[in-house]
Amino acid sequence: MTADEILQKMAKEGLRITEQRKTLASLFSDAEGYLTPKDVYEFMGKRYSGLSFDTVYRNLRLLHDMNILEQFVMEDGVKFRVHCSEHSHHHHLICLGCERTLPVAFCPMETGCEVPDDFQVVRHKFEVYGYCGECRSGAQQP
Amino acid sequence: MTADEILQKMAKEGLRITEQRKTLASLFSDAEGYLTPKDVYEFMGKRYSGLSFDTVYRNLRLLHDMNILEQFVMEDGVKFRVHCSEHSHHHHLICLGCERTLPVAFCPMETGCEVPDDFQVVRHKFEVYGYCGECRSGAQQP
DNA sequence: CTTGTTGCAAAGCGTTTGCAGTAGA
DNA sequence: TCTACTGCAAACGCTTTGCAACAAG
Repeated sequence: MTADEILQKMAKEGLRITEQRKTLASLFSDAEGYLTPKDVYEFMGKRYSGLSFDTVYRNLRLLHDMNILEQFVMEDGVKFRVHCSEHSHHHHLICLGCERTLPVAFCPMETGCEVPDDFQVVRHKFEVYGYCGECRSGAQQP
Repeated sequence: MTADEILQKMAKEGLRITEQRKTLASLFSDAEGYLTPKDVYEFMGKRYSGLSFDTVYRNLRLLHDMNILEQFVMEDGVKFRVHCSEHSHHHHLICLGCERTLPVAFCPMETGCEVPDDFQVVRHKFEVYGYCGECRSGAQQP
């Protein structure tokens, strides 16, 4: 999802395209991993000296409500990223070094996971954590 | 894990067995699902009028550090439960109604999930959410 | 011009800390 | 007795709110 696509979607909803939102849109469309509100605040703060945290939160919530951003609750806090563009159901490999994600088509629910008859499955979560090739060759691995 | 086992483990570490900790131990050993700090505070508050939240947090952290309690970061907050007694690697079905968990032996990592050669897997998470038989027959389902 | 957006300040919530009194071993 | 534990109060970090000034359409 490009920055322009995000902005168009916002404009279509009657939202105003401010300078800040332009920066926010391109930040997320360029981001390869997850961003915390703090990440966003620090990045945006470089350009907007008077930036306040509440505006960051307001815009993050807005984009999340508009289904543009996905929100994850991780152990070290809340993180955001643009919704996966892939249409088919899939899961992710998540790099512990750079937090980039790689899609995996494999889904455990389609491959033999047996649940008791009386358990009604609503949703499931399958995530693999580790280090991507780039982080393994570099020195980022803890 | 029984309340006594928890208390013995604490005593062995040189910790003191207070009335509050006795209650806490039996609360967790009897609990079928996850408990939030607030749950614990409210339950314990019934017996100890002057109870304070910080003591609840201190004891939860203590039991977590001692590897007696497991801590989960869920979307609606942090929750605790006693560590699974099962020895073998397994995953869980989690009931959205009563939050009880059912173990499943199936593990996606042992059943054909293919990851790129250069991705080094460290850990994984597989959880199935839904409604257990009891909650389906009752009226607890939203 | 009209209404959405922003920054500020303040409050909210969940969690942690320092301290002095209390109670377990 | 001695030291760990507790409650109190206060502080903390993250997030949300009300309000008045501002800027996009």
